[in-house]
Amino acid sequence: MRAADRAVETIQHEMTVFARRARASASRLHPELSLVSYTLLGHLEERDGCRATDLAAHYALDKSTVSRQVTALERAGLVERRPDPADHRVQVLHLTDAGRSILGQVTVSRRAAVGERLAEWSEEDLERFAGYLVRYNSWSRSG
Amino acid sequence: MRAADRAVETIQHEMTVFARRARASASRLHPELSLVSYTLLGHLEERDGCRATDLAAHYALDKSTVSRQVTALERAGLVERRPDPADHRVQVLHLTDAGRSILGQVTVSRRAAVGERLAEWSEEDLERFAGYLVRYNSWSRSG
DNA sequence: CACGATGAGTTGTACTGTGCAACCAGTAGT
DNA sequence: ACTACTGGTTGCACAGTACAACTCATCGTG
Repeated sequence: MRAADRAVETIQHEMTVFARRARASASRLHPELSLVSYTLLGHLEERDGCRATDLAAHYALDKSTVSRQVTALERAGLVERRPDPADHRVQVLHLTDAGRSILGQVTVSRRAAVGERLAEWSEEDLERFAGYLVRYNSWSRSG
Repeated sequence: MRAADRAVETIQHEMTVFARRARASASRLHPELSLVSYTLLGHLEERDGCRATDLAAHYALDKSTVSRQVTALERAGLVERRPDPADHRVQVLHLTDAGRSILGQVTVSRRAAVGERLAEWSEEDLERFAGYLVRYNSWSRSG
């Protein structure tokens, strides 16, 4: 398992480089929406509403952190909390129209930036890369 | 460019998920060495010494941030600054033995964690994934 | 050679994101 | 009803970060 070991090393190193750069590029690209806010909004859109606890679990964040982020997003008018009739402890988080709108803009500009970076890639490579990333990240969900 | 577009979307999303989890797992895995410290030490080992400015550029960090990180690492005895005889503004950063040692330990534990996550992957997939990551991250260096 | 421009690094300051612990409120099991 | 659990908030402390202003060394040009 020599070559595989080297590959594992490279993967963790490159993932880390990426992580280091992600925030910087986010604040360059969309100073109005921090990386973490963008991520949370994106999750809300994708799932069409979810609980703060789910966000915390999915992104390995403390519930207090999510609570504060959500508070900020709500103050900014980007999300709204709806009480869950089935469980009065729970607030289901939903994007507002404003939230959906700003998320859309940011997504477009991000897609442009990422797309530029990936412009020379073949469709096959793109899909394979995407597949690998999903597979890597889904590990903690499956086991 | 429909499928490719979706792939780009997935790539940026999954990269972001990863970035969000990286710090959390780092502090779980090696509380004695923060993710950023680990990354910087790794870079020093790889390059066998470099300037603070290079670190800042490579990781998209402000030079003041790097300066403070390096100060902390030096206080901890993990790196040393060597004056550059050719340019007296420059300090070349080098790992100390202690730095190399702790980096080695952390690398082992990280490799174990990442390796566990990648255990089921074929060698071919690992290498292809690693290659994609390198290709993705090297974009800013080439263009 | 002197002077202005540039580059490496440090320090002051302020802010964001984060986790932990303590807490409150609602739910579920016995 | 009592207890255990779960979703969420708040108090607190701290790490990482950026920006701006600074010092000191280097390099080019008149």
